[in-house]
Amino acid sequence: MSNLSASLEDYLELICNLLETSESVKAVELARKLNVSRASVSEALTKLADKNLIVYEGHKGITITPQGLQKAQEVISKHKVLTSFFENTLGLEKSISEETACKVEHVITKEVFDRIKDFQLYCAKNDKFIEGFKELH
Amino acid sequence: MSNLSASLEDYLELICNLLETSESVKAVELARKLNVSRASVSEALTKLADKNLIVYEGHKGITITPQGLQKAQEVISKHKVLTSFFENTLGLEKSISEETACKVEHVITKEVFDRIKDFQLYCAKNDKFIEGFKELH
DNA sequence: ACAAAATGTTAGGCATCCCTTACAATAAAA
DNA sequence: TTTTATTGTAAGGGATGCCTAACATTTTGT
Repeated sequence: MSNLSASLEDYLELICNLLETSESVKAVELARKLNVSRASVSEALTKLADKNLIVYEGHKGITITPQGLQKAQEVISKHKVLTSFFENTLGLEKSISEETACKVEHVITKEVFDRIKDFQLYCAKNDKFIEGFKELH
Repeated sequence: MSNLSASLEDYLELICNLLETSESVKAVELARKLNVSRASVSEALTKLADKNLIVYEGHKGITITPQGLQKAQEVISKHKVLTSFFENTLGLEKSISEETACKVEHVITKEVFDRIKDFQLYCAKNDKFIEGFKELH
């Protein structure tokens, strides 16, 4: 399993998120949400299909494979924890927290991610500490 | 001022760090430390010189301009704060903290950086909180 | 001074990721 | 069903960042 580029991780993450609410995902939808051309989406989907992370059959829509789902969930999990860290712990704006998480999620290892997750839990149990920090802003 | 790519930021950061201890920096040194070819370094230095961040005169070595210094210091500052956060707050290994900081420093804005810095300060003043967290590992 | 070693540059390639334009296939509406 | 709108694909290009190989320059050692 070659590692995915940040870009392909983004595609996979979005596909997985969209599949939660709708039956099938269309390539144009990805183009719109990621602000890239349909052509770029087509390329990216071909690559993801080559790696057996999705099944892509043109107009029929996109399906995620078990391996794809696993990989996607890893990324999504990183995304959620990081967003929560930036927003709830550091007290940054939601949109900024989202944006930052989007970028950071591609550059940290599982070990670092796990530590941040633990830290989040620890902070949640000690809310006075975080309250004190937020008051400074 | 066009923004620098992560790669060019790394070059500039390293140049600035090396200039602290030695009079002049040679391109080969950069190649060794960054694990890239001399050719790649040559390209990168040309780009940094085009942007007036360094003065580059081949064998004579590399000099940093005031603008280059400012930019370099921003990056170095991010690097230090992030490394400290991963190491001292999250309690991760030094080498892992370094590696992670190297990647994260290129993807966070000044606003996020400032907040992390504040958080670091706040944590330093409340060392029992961090002690408690580190005991979990 | 001159050969050898170190250092720097150029040229040509490869991979990634994005673009636009033009064309093809499918789905929806009249 | 036939037109129209939507969606997908292919071809060709640009930018970045890396490589190797070959060549040029500078420095060093004898």
